[in-house]
Amino acid sequence: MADRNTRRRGEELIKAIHDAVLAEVLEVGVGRLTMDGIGRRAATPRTTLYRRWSDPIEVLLDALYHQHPVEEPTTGADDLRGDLVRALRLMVEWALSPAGRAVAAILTDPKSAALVSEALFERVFASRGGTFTHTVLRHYADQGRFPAELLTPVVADIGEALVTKRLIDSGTPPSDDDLAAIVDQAILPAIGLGARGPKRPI
Amino acid sequence: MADRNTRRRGEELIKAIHDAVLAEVLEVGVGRLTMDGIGRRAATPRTTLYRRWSDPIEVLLDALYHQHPVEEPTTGADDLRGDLVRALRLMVEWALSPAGRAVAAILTDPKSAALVSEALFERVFASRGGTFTHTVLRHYADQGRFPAELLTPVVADIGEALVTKRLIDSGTPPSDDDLAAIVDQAILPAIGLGARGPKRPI
DNA sequence: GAAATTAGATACATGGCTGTAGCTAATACT
DNA sequence: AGTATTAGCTACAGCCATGTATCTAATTTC
Repeated sequence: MADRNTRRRGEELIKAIHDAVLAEVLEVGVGRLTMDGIGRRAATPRTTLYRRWSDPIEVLLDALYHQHPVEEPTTGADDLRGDLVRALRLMVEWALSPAGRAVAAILTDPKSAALVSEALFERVFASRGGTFTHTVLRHYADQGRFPAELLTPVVADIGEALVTKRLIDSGTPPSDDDLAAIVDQAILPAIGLGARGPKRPI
Repeated sequence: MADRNTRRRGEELIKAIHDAVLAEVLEVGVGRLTMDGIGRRAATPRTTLYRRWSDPIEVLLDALYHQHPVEEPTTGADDLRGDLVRALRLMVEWALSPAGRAVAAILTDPKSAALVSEALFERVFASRGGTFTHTVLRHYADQGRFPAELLTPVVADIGEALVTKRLIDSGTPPSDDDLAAIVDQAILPAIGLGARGPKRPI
């Protein structure tokens, strides 16, 4: 905390602290977050942290709240299957980012889960955990590419759910082929379109 | 630690400690587990814990390792749909149990996730996170009720994945109707059988 | 350039968990 | 009954995080 000739203030300092708390939570977990640890990593004394936040979890939630929003899935040139795969890939990228991992950690931590506000949940959690393929499916349903009544809440969740489970089970990020398998074998059948990809039964 | 006239030993004591660590992790989270806290809840001094385990996470993993296995899903009187719903209900029950919640907490905790042995993963994690509908689907595929080549790894995961996502998103346990919607709108279409239940599009 | 703001440094009492040690006493073993 | 185990109790030094207070100095604002 000594050998920096310039002194950070405002936005710049806060950004450094947000980065620090996200890095810290990846390393030690939510339950072992401390003001001390965050301060050490951000190279700022604890006193600076206490001026703005009252507790390590507040710092973490604030960091998540100020994350840049993820890219929105886009719909391309009438390519439902390709758009779905791309939407899932966006989701994977987010889930593997520090923010995505922090969200997973928070949701299973009793102390922090209780502190997640409605607003934060909307902005960071819900919108990312379940909106990727939905956007795409909505678009093609509106275009009449498949019966709109098949787009139920359950169906809108299939892709995200399978990607999540895959990440939990294996920890390794799914390849594009894996994502295509999810689209072909689970999503497309649910909206009444037969699968096109190859299948490897178990 | 005073007003117990009998003194626990061996199995009985260990059971009490296992119960204590599972209760503790539900309340404070993995990262805030302490030998002190576990001992307090089990009404035994820390020294007793140190005689067997070297740190709180060892206690937790040991507790999970000694959990009773969950009930296996059974296949009934040629009722694929009903068997699938029952399999998912078994999974919900397990996921909401102390052991199920502890598993979720462990998987997102950097320190403990690293300590999960292959054996424990097999016995407690993998077998529970992904085996419920698979058993049922395998049975009916063998009976020729649907094309066996449709039973891919992705398809075997659909039900469990959607239940997991639902538990993460809303925290509330799904009703039997919710489970039936998952079966009708996601699993059955994927194995080539049309849905039978009512649908509510979004 | 002077005043106001705010980061950085240091200190301190408090409290909790750690890991170990040594003792007492209940239970099991033979 | 006598012995071996092992739970329960107490104590202790060490470490780390907590909050708070106080001072300094860098940076912004006017």
